[in-house]
Amino acid sequence: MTNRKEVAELAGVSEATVSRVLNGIGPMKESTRERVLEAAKRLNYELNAVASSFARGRSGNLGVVLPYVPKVHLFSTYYFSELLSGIGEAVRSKGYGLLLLFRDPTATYDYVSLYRTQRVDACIILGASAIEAELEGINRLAEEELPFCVMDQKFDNPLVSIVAADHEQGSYDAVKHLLDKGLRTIGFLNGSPQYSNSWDRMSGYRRALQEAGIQPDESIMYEGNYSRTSGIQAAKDVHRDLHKMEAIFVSNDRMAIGLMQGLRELGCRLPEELKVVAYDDSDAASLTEPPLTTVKVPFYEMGRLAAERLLDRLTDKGNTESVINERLKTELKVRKSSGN
Amino acid sequence: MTNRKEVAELAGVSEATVSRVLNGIGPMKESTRERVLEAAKRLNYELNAVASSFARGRSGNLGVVLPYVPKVHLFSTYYFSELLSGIGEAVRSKGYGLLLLFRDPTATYDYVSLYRTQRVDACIILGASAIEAELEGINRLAEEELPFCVMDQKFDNPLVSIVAADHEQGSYDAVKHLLDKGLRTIGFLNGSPQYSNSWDRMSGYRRALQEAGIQPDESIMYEGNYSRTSGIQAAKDVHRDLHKMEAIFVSNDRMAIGLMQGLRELGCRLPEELKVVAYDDSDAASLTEPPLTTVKVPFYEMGRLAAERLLDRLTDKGNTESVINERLKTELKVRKSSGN
DNA sequence: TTGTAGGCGTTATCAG
DNA sequence: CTGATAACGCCTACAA
Repeated sequence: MTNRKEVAELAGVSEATVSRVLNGIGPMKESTRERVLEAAKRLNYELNAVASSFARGRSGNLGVVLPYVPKVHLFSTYYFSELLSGIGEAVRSKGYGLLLLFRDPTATYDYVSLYRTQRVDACIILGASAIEAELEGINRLAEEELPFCVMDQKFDNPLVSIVAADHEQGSYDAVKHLLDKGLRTIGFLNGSPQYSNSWDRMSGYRRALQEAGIQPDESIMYEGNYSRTSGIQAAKDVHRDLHKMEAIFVSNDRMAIGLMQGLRELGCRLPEELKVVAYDDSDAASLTEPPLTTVKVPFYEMGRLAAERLLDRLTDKGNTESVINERLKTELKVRKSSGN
Repeated sequence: MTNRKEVAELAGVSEATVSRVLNGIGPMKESTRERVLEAAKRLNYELNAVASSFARGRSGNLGVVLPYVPKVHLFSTYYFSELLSGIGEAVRSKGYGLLLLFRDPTATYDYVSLYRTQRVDACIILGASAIEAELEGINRLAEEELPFCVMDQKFDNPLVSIVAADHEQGSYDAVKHLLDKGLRTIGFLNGSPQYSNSWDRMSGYRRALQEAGIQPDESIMYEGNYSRTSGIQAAKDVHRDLHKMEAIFVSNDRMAIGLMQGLRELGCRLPEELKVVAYDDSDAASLTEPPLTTVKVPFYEMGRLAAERLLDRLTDKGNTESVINERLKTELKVRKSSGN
């Protein structure tokens, strides 16, 4: 592999000059610039990224931590591909690399080590939950003031950077939509409590009901784990309680899809017998029968925002506010499942 | 950041010994090993990956090239998340990093440069097509004998490593399934011709028909671009030709979903008026009404296989066969859309 | 089994 | 504007 020295020789300049030209640093005579570029092209030379990283003391990579693979199915793949696309866009436009890090299920992930080993300069944590090990890992990151950002999950620690969607409001909107149609008894199938945004959804649900002067009825609140299977399982209970509710709010599309599937198998006609509002607006939302009324979440934007902020911080451009705390708006997409 | 020197001092050994212990290389006295490990832990020391890479002359990363983002939607996100999960598994188990590379739509991607800049030691190319620029880029890789692998797309060049699924056979099976039900007039909605596997599907379709003594009827062959929208668009033509066919084979689930949606809007009852067999077995396949009979493709396995082979080759373990050429089996999943 | 020392290709600082 | 030159942290013969 040809290196800087050879280019320098061919161009008849010093190695330092080659570096300057290729990095576009400092003033230089146009003629030497051209000579160097010419030589580089002739020799098929390009900067060695590893050597640069080493010299600079930075990897030039943004890490994206993904939950343990099998669990990916708990989230929609839609969620990840949108987030990743957004992150990818930011990363590319800023000339960084995107390192994918799959959480090791066995070892409690030591986030700090990613930085110590210098594999990443910053990282975004997807699918974080509120379990102890996770909390610890993330608090450590905050303590050491490392550049990182958690996606869509709240933490008490004010030093933890977060980009999230406003699920409290999103859920409020969803339930309000049903209330506005004159429906009064509205059930709720929520996802796993280890995610803070499940709690947010619950708050939004309650707020909407209370504002309408309706006392929330615990007997029509159910819990799944965001998987389709858990939606199918919930169908039995929901079917049993069908006389108690006219509609149900479900915390994500996948569960809603499972629920509808299960209900239909139990002979329930949708949306006639039960109106459904779901959450995410994934690709599948418009495929179901009836198509899902659902809350659209700007995953792509969230990914891009988190990455941009993080990378800007590295470049010291936006060094002003070091902790990121963004809450993006959701949007209700009305389709047939809510009875339109 | 603490470095090797400090650990060496604390442990009372040379720096070389520290390296040996941490890399588990060469024979060493158990006592010194322990002393070093102890010191490393005390100082919170971990190997600097960038420095290691630099010294070794390898990045330690496997690159995965993705098509330009907006186009991702042409493939199912299912496809990518499965492939990535498989690749991720292999990469993790072999201690490599996974660098995600989004194709730049503007620049013709210069794959070789990824290696020259030493960003990756090997790479897997997803969503490659048969356009000129792509061909050139890939042939260059082959010429330079760089370790890479193209996913699911054929190339004439025998030096190009490929992991694919046997779509000829998969398509044959799909059509055979319909023939076995006594159906004789079977249409075909294929995807974009710039992907070799579209041609494979066509071959399988024709072979099945010919084996059954049926003359393929060009007037019921349609072309979309693997997107749902293109399926919806095809619905008009298919509906017009409905009297000519009892069934249709569609090259992927997304188009099939669009097609069914479009047909239904035109008043067509499924599967009564038209049997459908699709391709991919994505998550959505079982969500549609009726659920899709479809050909399952082992994307996860394909990803894992490609990555493993590539990384083994780097480690010189399987240096025997340098060109990878694997063709994995597909499997027909029978559901209601084909009229069962 | 362990220590010594050269080298990897840049970056960045200082002179000139 | 350009050239020397010391880091950077680790790997790996080679020696002992």
